[in-house]
Amino acid sequence: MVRVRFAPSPTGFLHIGGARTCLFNWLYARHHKGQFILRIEDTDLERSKKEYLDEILESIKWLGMDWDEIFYQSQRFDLYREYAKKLIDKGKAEQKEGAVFFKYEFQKVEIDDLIRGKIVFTELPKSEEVIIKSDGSPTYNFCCIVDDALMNINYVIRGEDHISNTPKQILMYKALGFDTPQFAHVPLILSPQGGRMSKRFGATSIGEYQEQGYLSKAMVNYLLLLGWSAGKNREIITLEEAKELFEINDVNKTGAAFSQDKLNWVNSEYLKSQSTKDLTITIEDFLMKKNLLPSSVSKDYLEKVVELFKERINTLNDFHIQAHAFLHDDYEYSEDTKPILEKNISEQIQELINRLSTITTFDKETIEKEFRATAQSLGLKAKDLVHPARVALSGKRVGPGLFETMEVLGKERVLKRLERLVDYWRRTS
RNA sequence: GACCCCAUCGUCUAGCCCGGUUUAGGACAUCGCCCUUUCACGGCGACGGCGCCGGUUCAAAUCCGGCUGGGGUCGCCA
Repeated sequence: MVRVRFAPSPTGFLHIGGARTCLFNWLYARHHKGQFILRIEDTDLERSKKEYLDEILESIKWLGMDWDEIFYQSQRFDLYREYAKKLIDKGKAEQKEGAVFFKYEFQKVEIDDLIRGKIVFTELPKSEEVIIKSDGSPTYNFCCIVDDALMNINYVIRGEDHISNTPKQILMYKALGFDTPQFAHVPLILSPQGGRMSKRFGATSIGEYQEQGYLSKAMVNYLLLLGWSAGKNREIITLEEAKELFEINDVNKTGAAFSQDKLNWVNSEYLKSQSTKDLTITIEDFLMKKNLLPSSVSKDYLEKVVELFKERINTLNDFHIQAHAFLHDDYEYSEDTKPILEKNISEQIQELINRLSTITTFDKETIEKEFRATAQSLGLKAKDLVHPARVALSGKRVGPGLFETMEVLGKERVLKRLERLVDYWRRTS
């Protein structure tokens, strides 16, 4: 029975790298019908925070993963001390300066890594390692191996930053008479520039991506693409499908640079693949949670707006930004509309208002017909009327097709907004 | 500095294990064309890569070695 674990430390939020390690562990367990254990490494009482723990758990769930067991190292201190005592009794550790040190002799250590093959350490930098700190709390390397052994973890899948911890851990397993698990060190995720992930690189916590309006399925899909490939040139793949295909030895050895562009693309793919009805629910939830949805907006109306924008947004937040004028009446003319606003065609727009107000069926076909007829009678090209009209209706230079926009906005609002532009010209000229 | 890991388009990758089937495939980004009332979507196309040097071999992106480059670790943090 495969038993793997993900061992986050609640001293910070779940970030991209951790999420991906968690994902690979979960996938491996589920693929092999094994068990996935969560172990909270909260031995640093000072820095561990409940707030972080909650968000880590929340993020894991949000990404669609579940766990079979959960342990907290802070509740197991007696156990670690007991095993430290065993090492002392065996003469493999000693107490000094108030702490307990595991002592080991220089020897060759080999790791048979599932992803990298054989890794050989011919020397180690030290000959002792603190296992119980002078305040009585255990150190990471020690509880890690005691727990992995006691929890019957047989596959340790973790970031490659742990490779150099592995030899001393193996020495500890042996000293305690434990079997060593199989190791698989997954590559690190690099910053977009290829270097180390840093605080400077914006939103790195999973929660922040959720906040920005990335879909959990897209997030998982993108994370999957970093260091693993489903083959057959597949880019879009669900957790469920990945569960069938995932094998730990298919994971790459090379570090992968994070790409916001590709994440955006994956997210837009998921946005587009959702039915408008479902996407409307998603967007409604998103906006409500952020208190960005005016109560005047009905579900039916929102659905029509979503239909207009679903192909042109990358994130849910994009919807909020781009569709602003569809949800609120207090919009501004954006900076880039200046060139259009400079050409005062208030008389022509007034004529457009007059003619549109005669339409009884305010649907896009009828609107287009009347609109084009108006343009022609004014001796204007359609687009010379379209652009100012779009600015009038949405405050923006770009957006969905004008006639669809008008239909969704409705006659009353359209006329009011066109008049607003005419007023604007009267005031500024 | 010591130890360790890694090395295919700008980025993510397929191919590498089991050398010839590869004019090295796909995706993102970029650029161009088409569609078009704008943007986006979509369609078509372009650009662009096996880090370098040796070796093994009839044949190397694929095997071996070195170099270079990038990354990680050297905490009574995890």
